[in-house]
Amino acid sequence: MPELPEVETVVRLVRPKLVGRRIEGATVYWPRTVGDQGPDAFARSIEGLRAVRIWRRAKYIVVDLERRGRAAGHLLIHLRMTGRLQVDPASSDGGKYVRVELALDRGKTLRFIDVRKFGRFEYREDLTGVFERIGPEPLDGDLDAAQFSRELRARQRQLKPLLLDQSFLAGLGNIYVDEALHRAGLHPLRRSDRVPGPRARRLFDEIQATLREAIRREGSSFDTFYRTPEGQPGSYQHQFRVYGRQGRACRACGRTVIKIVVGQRGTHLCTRCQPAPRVL
DNA sequence: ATCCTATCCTGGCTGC
DNA sequence: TGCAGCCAGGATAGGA
Repeated sequence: MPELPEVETVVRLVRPKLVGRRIEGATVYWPRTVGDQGPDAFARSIEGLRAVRIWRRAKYIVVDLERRGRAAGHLLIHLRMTGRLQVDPASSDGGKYVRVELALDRGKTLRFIDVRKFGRFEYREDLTGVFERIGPEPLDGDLDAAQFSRELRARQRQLKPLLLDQSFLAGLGNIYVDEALHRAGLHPLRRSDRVPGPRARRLFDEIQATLREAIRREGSSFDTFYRTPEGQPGSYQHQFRVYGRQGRACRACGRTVIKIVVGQRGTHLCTRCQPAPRVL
């Protein structure tokens, strides 16, 4: 599922194809995708605008728009489970899951494709409040290992749900939380305030290492969903230590990887590398 | 403060 | 082969 590394990959690969393009028109095939504004207002809002920048915050993609050189709002995009964003020749076939399509100049089209329809592709005049409840970026120097350790101590929550909480730390999802916890030797049910400082700092380092490596490999593709905007799968799934490896040997110690449910989320771990806390 | 449940969706899987 | 039923999963809202 698209998490920080996948979203970052999409932004990087779409950027050269989208920046500088003018939006000639919009077609909405699934109204909910464009949010409360509705398809007609959405189309009127963005027609004639030019995409001048594309960037990522948490798992959101933002496209800055201008009209005649003046700021004119943003596209606010979230891929959720199965969303894809790609710039194609206008003549190509986007398939049956295209939810929003923007006609661009120079014979191109920007497509938002989303099998499960959870994704969003909205227009916002401004971004006030949008990232109000989003926590620090793990790779942007927003915080260091020592600060992260203090933040862990300030909460009394299980590590897995805490790391999934976007208001605590931005960008992690089910895959990279499981991977980072295994690399740090921490059980997903451990309480955040009971992790010793050095181990907490190591967790931060492992989160960063996991994300950086995954970006380098253009994300993870283990099912039919996530693909880069070029249509290629990422390759980080080959590096998974625990995610989806239940019943197979832990790469570090050989014990069988198990899958449990934590906060209604499938959770993969090795009970030797990640010993259970005394108090559950 | 923290946890739990429901909601939004559909392809793919299991079991009969 | 067909079909019903279940499941995953990011974010959010509402209730405990």
